[in-house]
Amino acid sequence: MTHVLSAVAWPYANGPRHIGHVAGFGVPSDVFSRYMRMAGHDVLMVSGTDEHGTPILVAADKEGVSAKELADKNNTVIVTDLVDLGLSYDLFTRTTTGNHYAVVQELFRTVHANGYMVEQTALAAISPSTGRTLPDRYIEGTCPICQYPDARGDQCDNCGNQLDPTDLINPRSKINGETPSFVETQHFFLDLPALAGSLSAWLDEREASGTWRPNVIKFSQNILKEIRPRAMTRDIDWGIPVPGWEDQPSKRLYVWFDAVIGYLSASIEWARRTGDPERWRDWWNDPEALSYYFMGKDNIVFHSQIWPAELLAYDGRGDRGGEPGTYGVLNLPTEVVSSEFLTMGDQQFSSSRGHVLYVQDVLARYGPDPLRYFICAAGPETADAAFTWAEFVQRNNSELVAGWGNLVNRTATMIAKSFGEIPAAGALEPVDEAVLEAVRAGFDTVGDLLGRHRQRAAIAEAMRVVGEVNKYVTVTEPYKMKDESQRERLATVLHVAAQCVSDCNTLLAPFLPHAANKVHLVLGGEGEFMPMPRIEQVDELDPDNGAGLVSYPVITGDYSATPTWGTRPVTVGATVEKPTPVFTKLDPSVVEEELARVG
RNA sequence: GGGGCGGUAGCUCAGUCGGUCAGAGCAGAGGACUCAUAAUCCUUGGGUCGUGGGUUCGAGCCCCACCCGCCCUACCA
Repeated sequence: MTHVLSAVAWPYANGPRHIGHVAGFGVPSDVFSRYMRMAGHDVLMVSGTDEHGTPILVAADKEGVSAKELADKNNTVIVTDLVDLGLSYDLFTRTTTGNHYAVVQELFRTVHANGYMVEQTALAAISPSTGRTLPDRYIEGTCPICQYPDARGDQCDNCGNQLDPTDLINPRSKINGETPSFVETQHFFLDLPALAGSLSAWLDEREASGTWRPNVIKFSQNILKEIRPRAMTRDIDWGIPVPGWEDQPSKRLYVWFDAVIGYLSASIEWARRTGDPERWRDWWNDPEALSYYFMGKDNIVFHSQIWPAELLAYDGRGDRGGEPGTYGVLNLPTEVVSSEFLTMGDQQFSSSRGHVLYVQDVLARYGPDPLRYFICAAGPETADAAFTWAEFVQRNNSELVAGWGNLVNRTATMIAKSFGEIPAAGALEPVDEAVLEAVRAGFDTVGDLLGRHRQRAAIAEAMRVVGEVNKYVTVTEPYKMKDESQRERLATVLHVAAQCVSDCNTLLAPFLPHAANKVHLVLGGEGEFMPMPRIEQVDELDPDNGAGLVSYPVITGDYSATPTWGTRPVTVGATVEKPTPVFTKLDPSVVEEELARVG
């Protein structure tokens, strides 16, 4: 047994999640975590909502509410989205807790004490009316190259050139139109060049492991070439106060010295809530522990460079040396598991243009497992992938319904009609032995693929095994055994079929946990087969040190009853009734309906 | 501009170290069967593996150039 940290990207609390988000970090991390638990590992899966930063502040201003109020609202929405998908977090919390503030500040102090946080003056665009930092993308003006009047501060959408906000002619704030002032401002910079050597060594070692996706490791190494110090503070009043700068409330920590630390702070919060506040160390201090970080590709730089740099700086493992703080030497990521992007049709999702599919809407209409299935089977694992309703319906109908669902249904129906319970098997014939062996072999092949984050191949392999069992039922023809003399053979075949369905259900459980629970009941099982997450309203642990939370909803769960990865004998005598279908066939007309809905 | 990824059967995609690698699923065609949500099972796939060169006894798989598409380019998270 190994301690395995599943560190899942923190969704930004600026609105509900669309299916591209959960395809990138949500479903893959859950499938992996569920499998690793089944394989006997001690998994800690953590995440939360990322609630600081300019975009939330701007959106809150626009809605006439405080940033905290907006964050509260969106936190609740996102928590609901994720729990409804069945994502089995041990703790899904948020960045506005007192615990998180304290952990972030501890990291800052130690990184600073170790010499990796240096003060520098930077030229920043400030909104004169609010005093807040105006990020480059919130500044518009005329492009100095092509004269396009609505160029953004970071890039001109017309000619594609990269710009600096100070280059713009007649710059203006995208938020309120005022002219930004470019002022000298003091900030703390993370001295990434002093950590580059250690980062490079770590990446080389990781590359040698051969486990990272090629594009992720190559991209990570490439961006190391142009590494330079990065500001870790901002002129903004919505964020975590900067230790040492308590007298400057308009300076706060940058979101990326905030959100990524959530992996650690959430682990600590989880431990505190279990009553064993030091328990998180099993995942962070033990060099044998493994950690997997799940995200979309736009986050690679933060997880393969900034976060490990922060950890190395905290540990005192950069060029300037240093000593770890109270948390001890912290583990760097074992693997950065980055997905590509899910597109809708041939375009990227865009909430602002209405080209979007929200998780809650898809779940309300089709339930969680058809969406989980699509993401696992056709998601953006190593390349951008397109979501289309036609493919969604086709995969649901021909693979989930006609393939797996039908196998469950035909098996259970025959057992119900002939015996009403799972019959005991007589002597096994070669055909019986063969199918049982084919299914058992699936635990090795599917498990190996899952351990290597090859979920598309893994679920395809599981479905191939399902096909073997459908073939078995067709070839043995139990539905023709109506004579009393064939009674024992019928019992044997149906017993074997039930055993195979049970094992296939286990194989598919990491992908389709909701369906797994239904199939478990169909075969006469009791209770919950795959444990499910729940929302729990918890009290703020450190009311004096956060953003003013009193209580908040978290996702958590007890996954200790997770079934083990492998075959388990079906219970002879368990009652089997004629089942209601596990999956719902979709009429092809939903394709038209959904396309009309999007417009 | 720089960097990365991809272009394989109508559609979606597999192809790890170059030598049964020209494949799978879906769609289509034919057949079998009826337990099952008309589901299942069997048979059926000659596509210049983006284009043009090159290396090699031999290349989707290596090298070069080019065409097309997508992504990243770091103070939006």
